[in-house]
Parts: sequence; C-alpha cells; structure tokens
Amino acid sequence: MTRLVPRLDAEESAAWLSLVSLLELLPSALDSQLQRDSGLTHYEFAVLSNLRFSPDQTQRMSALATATNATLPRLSHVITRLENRGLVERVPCPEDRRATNARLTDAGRRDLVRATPGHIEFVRRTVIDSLDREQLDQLTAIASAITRKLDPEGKFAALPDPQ
Amino acid sequence: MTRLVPRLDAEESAAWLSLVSLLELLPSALDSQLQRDSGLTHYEFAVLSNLRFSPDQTQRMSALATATNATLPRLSHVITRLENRGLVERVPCPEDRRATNARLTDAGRRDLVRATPGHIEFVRRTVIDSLDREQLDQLTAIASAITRKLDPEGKFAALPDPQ
DNA sequence: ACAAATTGGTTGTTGCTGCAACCATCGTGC
DNA sequence: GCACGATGGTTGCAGCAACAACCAATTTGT
Repeated sequence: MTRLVPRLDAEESAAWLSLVSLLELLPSALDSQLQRDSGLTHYEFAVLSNLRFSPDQTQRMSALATATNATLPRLSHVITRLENRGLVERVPCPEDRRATNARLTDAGRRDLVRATPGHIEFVRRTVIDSLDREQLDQLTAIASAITRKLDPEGKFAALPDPQ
Repeated sequence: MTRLVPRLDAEESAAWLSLVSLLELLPSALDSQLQRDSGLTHYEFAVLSNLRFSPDQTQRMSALATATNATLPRLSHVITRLENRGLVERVPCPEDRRATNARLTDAGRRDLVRATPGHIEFVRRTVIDSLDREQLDQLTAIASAITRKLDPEGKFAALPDPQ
C-alpha cells in the first residue's frame, strides 16, 4: 500500500509541533488574563471591541457574528448575557424589521476601556516582547498566509485595533 | 494620567491581528476535519496519539493530563467517554494504588491509525503548503519563543510526532 | 505508629457552544 | 396581491470544559 500523504519531515514536524503548542497555550492564557482582570471572555472582549469601533457603537447581529467568526446562535446567547449585565443593548433595526442591532452601552464602554490596557500589556509581555522586529514581520506574513487558506474571502475581520 | 502601557505600533498591531485571526480560525478548522472524518475531537486525537507512543501504550492519568495541557477532571471525563467507545481502557496502577493508567486498546489504535493520514494531509494543505522552507523555520522559532513564555518549564509536550 | 497533609482521581454542577427547530419579516414570481 | 422561498434572529437541547467538592491511598512529622 502506497502512502498517499507523505509524512512530515523534520523541519515540517518541528514547525507543526511548535504551532500546536502555541494554539493550545495562548488562547487559554489570553482568556485567563481577561477573565481574571475584567470578568470578560476573550470572545466577549472581541464583541465589545467590535462595537466600540462601529458607527454609533452599533452593529447588526449578523454582521457582528461574521466579524467575530461566530455562529448567529452563539452571538445571540452572548449578547443576551451581556445585555443582562448591562454592557450592551438590543435595538430593533428601523430599516429591516427582521433585524436586530446590538449597541454598546456607556457601562459597556467603560468596562471595555478599563479592560483594554491590561490586555494590551499582557499581549505585549507574552507575544510582542518575545519577538524582534524581523520576527514580527515574519509572523504577520506566516499567519496571514495560513489564514488566507482558511478564510479566502477574508470575512473574518479579527479584532479592530485596540487602542 | 500617563499611559503605562504603550499602545501597539503599526507593525506590532499587524502581527497581533494576524495571530488572533489564526488562533480563531485554525483550531476550529482542525476540529472540524477530525470530527467529520474520524469522529474524534482534536483533544481526543491528542490523547490517543500520546498513548500510542507511550511504552505499553499506557500512561498515568496525571502524566497524560499535563502532557495534553488538560485538567485532571477534563481528562477523566474524556477517558470515560473513550472507554465507553472501547478505544481506551483504565487499568489500576500496580505501584501506586491511588493511580490509574489509561491504555490504548486495539480498537483505539486502529481508529487512530485510520484517522492520522487524513489529519496530516489537512495539516499539510492548510499550514505546511502555505509556507516556504524559510518560513517553516521562522515559525518554529517564533512559536517556540512565545510558548517558552507561557510554559517556561516546557511541561506541555504537545502531540508526539504523528507518523 | 498514628495524625495531618499531600497526592491521584472521580463525580456533580454550572456555563458556554453547536446544531436543529422555530418564528417573523422580507423579496420574488406569477 | 398573494403564495413561496430566502433571510434575520431567537430558543431549546445536547455535549464538552472548568471548578469545586469529595474519596482513597500515600507520605511526612513527631
């Protein structure tokens, strides 16, 4: 029986293993930091950040869902919880009565603004400061190349630049 | 009020955003592929792979948990499910009667061997083939550097080399 | 030798995500 | 202008993970 898929050679394997470790460790580290310091999930943080930089701090549910790479049911549940905590509110969309807009409240904006510096600092400490300038560019190229394969249309917008 | 944490500049921001996209898209893509083609979670796959390359296809629960970066309760539940599906069995540890060993069954080994080529092929298509040789080395260095910050003792062993 | 502390695992509860079913509104074709 | 499909969103249910509480076996201290 011939091997249709060649196994990974030493360099490929090293790259893959180190990437797997990263995928395993970094997301949970990010979540822990945000949860501990701000009571926010990384996903909730992404939702709030997205709203913050949208016109009128408002976005359609469906747009917000694709921008955060989530299913609509997931977003709906998350928005419900955030609404109960007073960080977000649902507003019926005037142009399309099927649609719902999610809007960041003042309290939500306040919490987000409070959470952001600590998050950036953590990102800097764990990621940015581990790399030199050259590696920063390399990382951008590498991650973009892989992402392009997974999301060719670039529908997933990631986080807006936290600032 | 002075800004204690300098915001990210353009290059830093680009690197971070592209990395976030990767963290968001790749794990779910890996999970979908494995789930669809083999009925295994990525985590279950990691557990089985780890057992496969352990002496006597056996590992202590606690060792297996740290090697897969999981809490002990999580592993215990997963092993219970895998045991119900006949892919793994629990064996009391002779040397320490508190301890439990998890052992890969023949059926488990068979399923794993079946699942592996498709998984490798997917990894190749999405990750490896997106990069050139130079980038492969760069990725190894970058991911290792970040991982070192998150897990200085290197307790997390990642997957053993799938082959 | 025995009490206390530590280690190794399991079980129960709660919270979040995915999927499927569902309802309401909008657009299209006739 | 009305039926039908498509779109936008919510709700209910099932499965998995985190945390805490718990039990059993072992080690430590005296």
